[in-house]
Amino acid sequence: MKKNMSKSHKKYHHQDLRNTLLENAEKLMSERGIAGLTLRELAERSDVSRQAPYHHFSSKHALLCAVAERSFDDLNNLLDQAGINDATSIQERLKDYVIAYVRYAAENPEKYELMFGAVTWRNEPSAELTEKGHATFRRYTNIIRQFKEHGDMPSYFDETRMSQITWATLHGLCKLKTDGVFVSLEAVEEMSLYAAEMILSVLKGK
Amino acid sequence: MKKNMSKSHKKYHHQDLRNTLLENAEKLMSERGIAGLTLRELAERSDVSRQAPYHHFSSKHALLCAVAERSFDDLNNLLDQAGINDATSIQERLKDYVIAYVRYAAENPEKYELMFGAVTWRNEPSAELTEKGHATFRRYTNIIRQFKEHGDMPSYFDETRMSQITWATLHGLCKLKTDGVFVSLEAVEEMSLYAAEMILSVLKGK
DNA sequence: CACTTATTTTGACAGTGTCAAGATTGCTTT
DNA sequence: AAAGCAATCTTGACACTGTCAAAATAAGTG
Repeated sequence: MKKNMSKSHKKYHHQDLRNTLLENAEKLMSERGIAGLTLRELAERSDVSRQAPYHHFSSKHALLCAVAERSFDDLNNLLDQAGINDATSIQERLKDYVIAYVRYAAENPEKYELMFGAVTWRNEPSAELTEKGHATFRRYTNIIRQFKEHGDMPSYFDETRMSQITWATLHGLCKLKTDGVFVSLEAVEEMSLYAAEMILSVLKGK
Repeated sequence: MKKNMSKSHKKYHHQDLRNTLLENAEKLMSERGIAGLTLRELAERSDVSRQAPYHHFSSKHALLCAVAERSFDDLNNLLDQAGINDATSIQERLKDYVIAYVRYAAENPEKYELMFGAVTWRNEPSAELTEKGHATFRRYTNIIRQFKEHGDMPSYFDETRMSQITWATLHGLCKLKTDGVFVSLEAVEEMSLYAAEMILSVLKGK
């Protein structure tokens, strides 16, 4: 009887430590940055011993991958919402994707870092993670493809390459913002609009 | 008289530890990755005690910044060489910049990470570092400006924004490669060419 | 020579991820 | 309800990290 267990909880340990850990990890990350996320402090915050997290995640890396997967789900849902209005034009849908994408990254720099950063992708990323990453990109490719199908794209443009490059533009903007090279949020948002215009301009052909 | 000092060196300690440390740091980084670079191992490799590096760099972060500055010098020299042939067209000069830039990043992922990554830019980057980073970007802006001066760019395009966005494309490609999202080097090189074409296409206007 | 300064070393400390082994709790089968 | 079992959590320990403090050494200067 060490802690004050006034409530009736503490059945085993508030049931799902896993989710608690993930949520606290996100909070800790946004406070201290991704490098400042410590397993020990995470455990402490979750009112659990140092080693408890290891029963749910085989390593710190696995924990980070799990956070990334969660973030992918968030972003993908967000992107689906952004493009849900089928009445709007393809052009608008592209813009919506761009805006939602860049904004998510700008508002959640640490999460974005995990989603498309070296920490996860260079250390045997899990199959689920890579799949969800590809799913995010696939949503973009689908939009680009629609341009081609509607004849709004020069035929000599390779659809895949075109998607990769223009998406790289978004990713580049996000990275410059999240890594602290660009600091002004307003400027980045403006750039993202500008980028959307550029992409549309390219798709129209010369 | 511990080590075999066959040579006449060992006057103080091979004179400039600073450069030795920087060189060994680059080697270590390319072997173990930027996270695997350890001050202690670096010191050991340089035949020096644990604490010796601190007389030349106030912290590990300062060391990393110094490595980044060095890399900027390398890249900037490289870019100058790429565009040195004034006989070629502006279009060719842009292509050369793109190719040289992406190739440098792809071949030196850890260095590029330090040059335009969170580690350096989010922890009070030194004035020299930010200056050299801007210098790299300035070389790009200068090329874009020439397009405008030659009337090869729609007047309603903002020169700065245009530079930022198209350069973000390059940066995005580099990051996707160095972070391990894209794996094939050939594909990335092909994309960089494609990106150059896209940029030229945009600059021509519709 | 002595003296000052620059450079390198050794000792120590708090903090990290994680292995190994033990303790606790809840569920299931009898 | 009792016993057994598997899931879950804890404590102890280890090697490793960056870096502070203080001592030792070498170089340069008068």
